[in-house]
Amino acid sequence: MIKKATYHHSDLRRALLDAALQALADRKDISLRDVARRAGVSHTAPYRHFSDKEALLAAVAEEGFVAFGEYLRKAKESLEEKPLQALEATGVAYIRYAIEHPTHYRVMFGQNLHNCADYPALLDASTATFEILVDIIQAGQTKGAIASGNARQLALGAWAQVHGLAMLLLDGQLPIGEIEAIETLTKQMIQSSIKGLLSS
Amino acid sequence: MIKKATYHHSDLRRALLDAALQALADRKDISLRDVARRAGVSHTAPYRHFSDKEALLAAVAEEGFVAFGEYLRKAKESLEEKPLQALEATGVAYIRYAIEHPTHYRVMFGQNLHNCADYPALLDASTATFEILVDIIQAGQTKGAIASGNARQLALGAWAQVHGLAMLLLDGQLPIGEIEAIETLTKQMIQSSIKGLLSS
DNA sequence: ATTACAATGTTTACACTGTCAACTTCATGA
DNA sequence: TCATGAAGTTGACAGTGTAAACATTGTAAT
Repeated sequence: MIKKATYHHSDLRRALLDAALQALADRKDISLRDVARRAGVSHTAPYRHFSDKEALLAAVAEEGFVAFGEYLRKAKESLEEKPLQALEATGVAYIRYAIEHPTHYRVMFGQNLHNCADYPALLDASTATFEILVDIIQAGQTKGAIASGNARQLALGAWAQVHGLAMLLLDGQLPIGEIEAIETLTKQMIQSSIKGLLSS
Repeated sequence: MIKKATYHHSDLRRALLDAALQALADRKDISLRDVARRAGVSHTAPYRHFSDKEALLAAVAEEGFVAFGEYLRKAKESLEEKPLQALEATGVAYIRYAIEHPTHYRVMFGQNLHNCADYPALLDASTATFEILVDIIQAGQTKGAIASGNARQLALGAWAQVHGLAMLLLDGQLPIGEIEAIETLTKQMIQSSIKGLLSS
């Protein structure tokens, strides 16, 4: 990717998304003008690609959700036949993603936008991710390993728990020490949660 | 409290806190100048009471935590001898507070500040609230109703779950329908969670 | 090849924001 | 009574989001 010194940027949209993520990682509060500056472009250029500052943020969040979904799907790969193990693996991957990509995670779940009715693509990406969890629960129910009941609702409980843990970790409300300690903590939490879901 | 038309406001600090909460309820993004306007005061008057915009937000959050703590303590009152019921009652109250005071809840747990190392009073109020939950878990362990283990860690799991649910509810990621439906959902979630904590 | 057009980027402008410095008003205790 | 400090105001400055008018360029039809 050679930097073209032409009037027209080769792929400004991409560059803006990257710059935005970078900026968000640096400060908490992002400035559209700063993003433009980082991309080496005038301060209103972003408006050719995003209708709003919020729209830019939403696009970043959407990308995050897509990557997140792939990350989770990969975690449960080859565990299709073992729903409980899949559940644990997915939970651990969830926390790991949040810690490895804190900036993305915060944009995805922060309250910056989330009038996400305005961003259907974002909403789709987000619900698609949730479906991954629902599928696991349903598989577990089919196999008789997980108690019957509204799968979506059970998934919600599991989701809420890892989401809550991730938030507390990222907000530094917990000592975010060594990654190993966090993962064992995560596993224990999920084990306990799974115990609550068992059918027996 | 009669509105004095004098130069000096009778209790501007109080008025600013109220105005800030009001403003936060209206828009998502708060403006210090708007808060001052609402309080009927010049745009720099707040600086006599708060060093920063963030400091004002922190003060609002702190008040929220204090009220939150009282709310939770009241919920488990008279259930000291029944830890499991106390746990459920506290969880339900947790969600109820979040729904009844969404603005406060968002300021408390939003990522607006949370460099809360700068606000020890806020940190104290927040950890004190967490201790309520830890106490319940410990009581349950003493009575043999809850599995042994690091009480703080078990409390964390429970906290994460209700916190996650509250966030998802407030962000509208779930259909926040009738309050009753939410409470039964909450109860089921907590029941499942409790089942995971049982000692048997 | 020319040229019109749409897409992309720039300049300028405006209202608004957080915060600092200098000023004014007022309540209070010596 | 009056000096002093606390509480509120005025004015200023740099930085922000965004709209409008303008400039540049790739592209597709002629």
